[in-house]
Amino acid sequence: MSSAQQPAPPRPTSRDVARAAGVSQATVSLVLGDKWRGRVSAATAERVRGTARDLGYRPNLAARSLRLGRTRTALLVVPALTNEFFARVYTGAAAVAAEHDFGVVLYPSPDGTGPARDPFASARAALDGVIASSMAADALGALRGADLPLVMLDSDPEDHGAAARVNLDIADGMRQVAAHLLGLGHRRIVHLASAVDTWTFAVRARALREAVRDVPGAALLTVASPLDVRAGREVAETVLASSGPPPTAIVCDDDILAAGACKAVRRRGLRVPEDISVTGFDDLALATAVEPELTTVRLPAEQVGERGMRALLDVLAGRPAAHHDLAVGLVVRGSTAPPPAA
Amino acid sequence: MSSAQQPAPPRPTSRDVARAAGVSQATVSLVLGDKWRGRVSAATAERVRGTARDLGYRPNLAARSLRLGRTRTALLVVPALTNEFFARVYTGAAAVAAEHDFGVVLYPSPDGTGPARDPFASARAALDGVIASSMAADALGALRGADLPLVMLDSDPEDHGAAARVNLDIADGMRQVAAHLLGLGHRRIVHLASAVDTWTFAVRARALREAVRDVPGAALLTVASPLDVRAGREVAETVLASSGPPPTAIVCDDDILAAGACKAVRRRGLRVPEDISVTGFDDLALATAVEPELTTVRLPAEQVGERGMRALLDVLAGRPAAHHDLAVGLVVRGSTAPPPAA
DNA sequence: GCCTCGAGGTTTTACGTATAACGTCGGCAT
DNA sequence: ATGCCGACGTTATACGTAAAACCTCGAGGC
Repeated sequence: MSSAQQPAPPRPTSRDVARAAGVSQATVSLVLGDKWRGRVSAATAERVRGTARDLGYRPNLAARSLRLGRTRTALLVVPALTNEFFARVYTGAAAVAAEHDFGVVLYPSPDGTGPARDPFASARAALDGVIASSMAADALGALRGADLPLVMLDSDPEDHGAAARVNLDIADGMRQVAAHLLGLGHRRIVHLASAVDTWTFAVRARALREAVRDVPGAALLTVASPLDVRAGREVAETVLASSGPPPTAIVCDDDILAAGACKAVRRRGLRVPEDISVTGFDDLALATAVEPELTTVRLPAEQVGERGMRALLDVLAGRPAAHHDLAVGLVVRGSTAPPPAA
Repeated sequence: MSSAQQPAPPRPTSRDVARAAGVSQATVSLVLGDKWRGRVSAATAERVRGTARDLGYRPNLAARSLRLGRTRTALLVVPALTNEFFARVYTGAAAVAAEHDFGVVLYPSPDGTGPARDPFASARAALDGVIASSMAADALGALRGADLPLVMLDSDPEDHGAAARVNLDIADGMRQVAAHLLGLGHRRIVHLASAVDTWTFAVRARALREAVRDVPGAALLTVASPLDVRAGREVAETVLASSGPPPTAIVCDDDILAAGACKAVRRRGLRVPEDISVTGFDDLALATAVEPELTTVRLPAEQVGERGMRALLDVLAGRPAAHHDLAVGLVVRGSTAPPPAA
């Protein structure tokens, strides 16, 4: 009755292929593993390949992993996939992985900062290596302890212990933002920073602080906010509502906060960029969805994932893994302008 | 010299635990597999558990999979993770999976519609089941052929062949949009539809068409666009530039297109919502990031993932898998208003 | 006194693969 | 003729786990 009652056609094994091709299982393994040169005749090899194709043979990955002790699977640890930046990192990593018959499994941490508990406790842990984005120091400990090859993304270069590292020149990006705003004449600047305490955000803060310090008469106020639009807006509103002369520019740690900041500005009855300039960071799709479009720093997210995965593959293959530094670039759009003539 | 030269501490196996606890490997397996009732004394069981913990024993998943023929891994097929909706679906699915010691591996299709080739060709194929979102019919074929339990998300209920289905009441959502706009007095409506030809979008089109048809004097024009802000804006601009009386409302297939439509309206020197109302679909973060905030239909994306995974687990456990229908709700925000008094 | 039975284990096997170790059989130099 | 070698395979084994099948021993029934 129920058509779901399949007789369960058992997948063919290498032994089935061997039988069908009239050779031993070992020969099948050699041929399909491309290790047959000088051990099997070309004719036999071709015959084996043919029957394997005919039978629709697919190697059992569990068996292969058991035998080899390697799983061809990498763990990517990211704060949250709903953040487009990390979705793009994943996309890049997965693309490179696929080229090398590798899999990528994700560990998105619930709180958005790092794995709450041991990521391997979740026991999907059949891993060859780990790629981890910048995260809280304590969360890092668990990853280190697993003594798996570790590639860090966008994290402190001073922090050794990773087999490789792929970094974005975040400091340079923030310096470009600062130069842009200071060049336009802005002197009262607010830094709407991420409340998350990771290297990538610390670098933004430092670079901005130093750039502002170099300009006489320029002042910087830093406030922290969780990384969502509403929180960004609320924190920005608080700043704008406080006494004293309002800022003429709000530098945000990412585009999401910038979107919030723009809303805060308009709620005060002011305009972006005429009254207050706002800058973002990341260049997400959001940056060109809002109006005005955000002046922001473009981060090559996919490339981060690609390079990270390539570095991991290098490490796994015993090749020397280069540390990468990726350039970032300011994209000037409509959310910045000279400050209002005082 | 290189500290990377670890002596490779071999992970303890169940046999190591057995030796340390003074029992046989089988006993360890029974105890840790929680199948020891009446076969092993409580004292022994406790001792085994203790030594396993002490040694830091973790079962080798490859070996377990090989033995059991099951991998505790599901494939989630989604168009693109950079679309927040699917990132949220993943998040929900992964959360439920983790509760059951299951893993989720992703297959994001490059073109955004469906797997370009056989998703199993990429050979990560150690899968117990598949959860697939609405996609092009031809791409579906590959999934069916794999005779793995298949759970479909947001797809045609008439299309049998899935072991379970989790659907959103998309039609109802679109009816709510239509009722809202028609109730406000809109009569010239443009449907900015997705160019992707899948069930979920077909339903939107049909529901809107039928709702408009029921109102005398109401007219509907449908145009298709790729799912990104720029494309949405461009298509909307074309529509607005064409001759004839302009629409008073633009109904979009998702929030991304709606953001584009809003920009198109303003480029024509018109205002949202005073001159033209715009509605979205999905209720992404984007919907409250743009200004005005979008009137849209909230889709419980995480729930889709959760229910989908639960359904798959049910099927795998031989339990009857219920088909789910999730309600959606209109969220009225600032992008809709009565049409301008003609 | 013998049989049964259950509690509490142990021995053994199979899962499918990769590969080390081992034939076998001509041909060719010595 | 003998030894050796290369070409072409095969046989055997191990990876770590789950679980079926099998042992052993003491208590209890008759």
